[in-house]
This record gives sequence, structure tokens and C-alpha cells, in this order.
Amino acid sequence: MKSILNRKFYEQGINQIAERLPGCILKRKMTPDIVLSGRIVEVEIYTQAEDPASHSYNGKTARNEVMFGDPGHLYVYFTYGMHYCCNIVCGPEGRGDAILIRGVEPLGGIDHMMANRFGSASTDSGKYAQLTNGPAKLCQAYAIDKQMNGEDLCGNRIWVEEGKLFPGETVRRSTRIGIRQGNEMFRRYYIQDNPWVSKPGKGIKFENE
DNA sequence: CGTGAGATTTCCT
DNA sequence: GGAAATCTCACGT
Repeated sequence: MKSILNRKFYEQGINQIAERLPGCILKRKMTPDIVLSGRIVEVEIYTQAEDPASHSYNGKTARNEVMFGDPGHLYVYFTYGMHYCCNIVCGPEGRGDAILIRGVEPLGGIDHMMANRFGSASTDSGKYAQLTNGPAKLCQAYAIDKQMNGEDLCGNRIWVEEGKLFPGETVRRSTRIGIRQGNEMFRRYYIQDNPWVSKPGKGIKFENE
């Protein structure tokens, strides 16, 4: 069993956390017998101070207050009237900084993920390819909703385990997806060519091109 | 392939 | 009132 990322990990600088998260394993215990797991392949940074795209940019509200709390907790928000997305709160406390998890590669509990997303376990390869390659998709697969908002990632319901990149894998950076402001910053980190990375829309710029 | 509508919460103007 | 850190489905090419 790999080691669980501890509070110290989440108290690092947010850029360093974002660089290290790809390759790490997101796990969620549903029951003592059912643990969902997947490898993080894509994240985005949002910060309060200089980022107009961040929910925290205009200060604390009832919705975003978790972002301002202890690092290493989960910030879950509801958007577009339909979807939940989950973030990892980063430090320091009092500042609204967090990292959005945008894509994971399913590893364990896949039948349960399929049931959470499509209503029943399925072997449909088309559905499987759409299981967790987007922020709202992976939340649905992991059954993460507003009840998980504020959940401690150093607890025993949901956590992240240490992971690494395989030989040949590279973390690249680009501008972020689906935002109108702050879209000049290279704050999206993803494993190049991994099929579970969400599809970039138009207007995305890549670093080193 | 592409575009567009609809799901309907939370926040800001 | 309108936009938003999204996704799915329908329809036209």
C-alpha cells in the first residue's frame, strides 16, 4: 500500500502540489468493502489573489468558504444547475487557493463507478471511455456531491496516495479549460497523451510551442 | 465532423 | 437578469 499524502504535502506551495499530483491515486471508501480508485492525470490551479477565474477572487462567500480553510480538504461546488466538481484546498489558511481535479484514470471499483455514472454497471466501451475524463464526470463516478464539501483528505473517507509517472510520461502545462478570464495563465497540468485527460476546447494555449 | 440547446444553482450587477 | 471552473443529446453538414 502506497503512502497517503499528509497535511504537510498540502501545505506546500500550490505550484509544487500541482506538479506532483499527476500520477497520484485518488481513493474513496464507499463501504468497508468498496474502495474506488483512480490515477490523477489532469488538474488546474485557482488562486484568490491574481486569478479572476477563481471562485475565491471576490472574497469569501457561503459557497466558497471551504477554499479559505485548512489545506488538504475537499472543496465541492455545484455548477450549471447540473454538475459537481471537486477541488483540493491548498494553503495557507485564510487564502482561497485550490486545485481542480479534471481527469483520472480508473483503476479500482470500476463497476461501481459505472453504476454511479450510468445507473448500472456496463461493459460498453464507449461509456467506459467517458467514465472519468472530466471534472464533473469523475465527481459523478466517485459519488462526490455537496455532502463531501469540506471533507478532510487526511481522513478515511477520501484521500490521495503517493504516485509517480511511468517512464516516458511527461507533465505538460497549458491554459485552462472552460473559463473566460485569466486564460493567459499556464495553470493546467496534465499527463501528455493520457486518454483520460479531458478534451481541450478552442483557444487553449500550450507551453513550449 | 460541427454547432446549439437544455439541465436549473450560486453569485454578482 | 445573466453568466458560470460542464456534459449530453439532437440535428445539420
